[in-house]
Amino acid sequence: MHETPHIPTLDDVAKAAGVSTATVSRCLNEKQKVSAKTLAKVMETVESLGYTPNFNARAMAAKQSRTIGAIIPTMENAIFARGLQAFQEKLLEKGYNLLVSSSAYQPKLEAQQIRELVARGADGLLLIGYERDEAVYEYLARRGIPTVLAWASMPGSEHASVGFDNRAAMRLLADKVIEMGHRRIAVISGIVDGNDRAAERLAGIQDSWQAHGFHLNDLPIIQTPYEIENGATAFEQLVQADVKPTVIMCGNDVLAAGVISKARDLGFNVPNDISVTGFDDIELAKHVFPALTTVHVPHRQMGRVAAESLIELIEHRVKKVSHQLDVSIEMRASLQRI
Amino acid sequence: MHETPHIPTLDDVAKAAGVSTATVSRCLNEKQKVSAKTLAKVMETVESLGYTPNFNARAMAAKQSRTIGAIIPTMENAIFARGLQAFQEKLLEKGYNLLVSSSAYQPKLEAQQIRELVARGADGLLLIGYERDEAVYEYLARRGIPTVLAWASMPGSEHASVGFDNRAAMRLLADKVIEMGHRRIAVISGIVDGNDRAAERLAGIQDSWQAHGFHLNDLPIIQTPYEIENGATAFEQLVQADVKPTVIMCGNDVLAAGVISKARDLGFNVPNDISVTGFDDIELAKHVFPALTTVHVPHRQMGRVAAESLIELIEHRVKKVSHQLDVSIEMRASLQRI
DNA sequence: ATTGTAAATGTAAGCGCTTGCCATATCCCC
DNA sequence: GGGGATATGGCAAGCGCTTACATTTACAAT
Repeated sequence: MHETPHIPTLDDVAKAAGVSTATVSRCLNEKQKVSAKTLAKVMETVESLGYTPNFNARAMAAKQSRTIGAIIPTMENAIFARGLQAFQEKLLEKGYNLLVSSSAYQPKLEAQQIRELVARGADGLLLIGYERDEAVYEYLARRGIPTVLAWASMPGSEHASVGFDNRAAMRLLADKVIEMGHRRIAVISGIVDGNDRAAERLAGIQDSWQAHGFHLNDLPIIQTPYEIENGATAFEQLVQADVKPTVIMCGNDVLAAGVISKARDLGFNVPNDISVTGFDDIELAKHVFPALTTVHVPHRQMGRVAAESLIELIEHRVKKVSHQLDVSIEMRASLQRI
Repeated sequence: MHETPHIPTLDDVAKAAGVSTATVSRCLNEKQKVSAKTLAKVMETVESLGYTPNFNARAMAAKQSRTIGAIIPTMENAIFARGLQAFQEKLLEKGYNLLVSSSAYQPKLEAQQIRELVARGADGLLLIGYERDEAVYEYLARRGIPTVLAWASMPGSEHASVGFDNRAAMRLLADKVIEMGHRRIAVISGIVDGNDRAAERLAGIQDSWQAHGFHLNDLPIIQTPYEIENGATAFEQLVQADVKPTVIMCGNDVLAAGVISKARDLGFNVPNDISVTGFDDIELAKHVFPALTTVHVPHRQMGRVAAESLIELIEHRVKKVSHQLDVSIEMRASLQRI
């Protein structure tokens, strides 16, 4: 498209300003070490030459990139959007940049992307959940890459984390459901294999179910990837059972939205004929009809705290941090007393 | 957290394998230039040392990063998710990596992120829409960075683009709406300032409106950022007017979802009392109730074609590419004949 | 054997920046 | 005005890799 038309470098700026490259570098990075006069002169030439520092060269020489990497399971739905947004805002505020990849819920891909981000010189990493191959953690430890795990919490774990107790939260919701008279619960869970959050949420329902004296065999469960369409499909299957459930508890709001949509198509009145619950409290939750009873997760807070913790780890080499945030049950119209 | 425990470099591998760094580099990048025996030996040491190439060093020495950058206005909703996903898939297939930033619909931020990505050594860029400061295009041209603009199309423009005609598409939908008997249309548009897609969509409605002999003064318009909540709020305002609209045409599906939700809260029956239309055909569109009449955009195709075009630009230094994709009107229950 | 050619490998010069260390300027006080 | 403390600025050595060019090796043909 173009014959690369010389791109200005530090050297060019130095020559043009009549100083050494060291001085230009200082003007860019440690202004206080430079006299006001020199600074002004240098900045002016930087401006006039349209100079932009080469990031790779900088990262290489400084052995730090002020970049942190995040790998989330998916960008296709809003689950992680708000939290990540807050994470990024806090990062920018502290002078860091964010690099995001999505692993499509595939551990192999995630491992690969971790290496990729590390190879790119990420100073730290944000990962979702804790369930991954031990080799990955070893790799991270060997390279000395500070890492924070979010969206889950592992009391007693050796890893830094910022999250909440998925299991306890879902159990709380299930308790509520049973309290409201429901005795025929069906579950649409995310795929639990390789996804600790999904697994824990499911376990939370099971905890409650058993604690109330019911048998696990009487708790129908469908596992399916977190997509709105899958919620719809799973619902269709569940209501074909001999014993119709009175409530569908979903692994997250996206599945629940699919359920509500399909239920209406099939002529069910939610919540009169059947109740539905979700998890996450994404924005959509209060805009579906009927509004979704769900577990409210403090996404923005989680993002902010994760950013602060990670920076702490990077800059002060703190041993470890662990924050468990509180969640709450958001009662809305989709869940009704039976 | 750790005393950085020596990270293996190319040199380490070379020494351990008893060859030169050049040979190791060749084993990693141009296998065919190396004898099978050497290759095997080197790869083995790479493996045993757990060596990962340093990306920054590589990009610097090779003057190319096999990375391409994309800046989208927002990650908070699903508008760009599917297209970007397809874009990335095609990129990976061709051996490129993707770096994504979001500009929050702020031109200043976008300009900054463009510089950031270029500084990081991006070989090419994907940008959304065409409306941006001329200085940005000049910068890109000066650095010789191949760039593809997507989600919009500019016949006759000098820039490479892959998109569709927002204006014509929306006009088509508006024609349909008017054909169905609607004479009192209200519009909830995205913020048109700095957003050519939003501006063109709005213009499309206005085109149709005037072509049918109506006066622009009789077309109420609210501009608001693309958020579900904002659609709800805007709707509330619009129905307070003396002359109630019979249809609300929204700048995208997210706004429309907010409208549908709020309409129900206020006791309106959609579409009997009032019709609603969207734009984009995101997954949600067919899962709200009633299902949304909208403009179907071939997001995945757009992503794929954009990736191919960009790579073409980068590798073959083709002069320019421009693809205009077809969109279609997706008629669903939210729009009713009056 | 000798030579020619191509394939395989090595040598070393950067890529654009940061930073430890050293050399000046600058300034203040006596 | 001299001595020393301190603020500035320069020098040059890398950071880990690629690659043009030089050198060596392998092998076939003479």
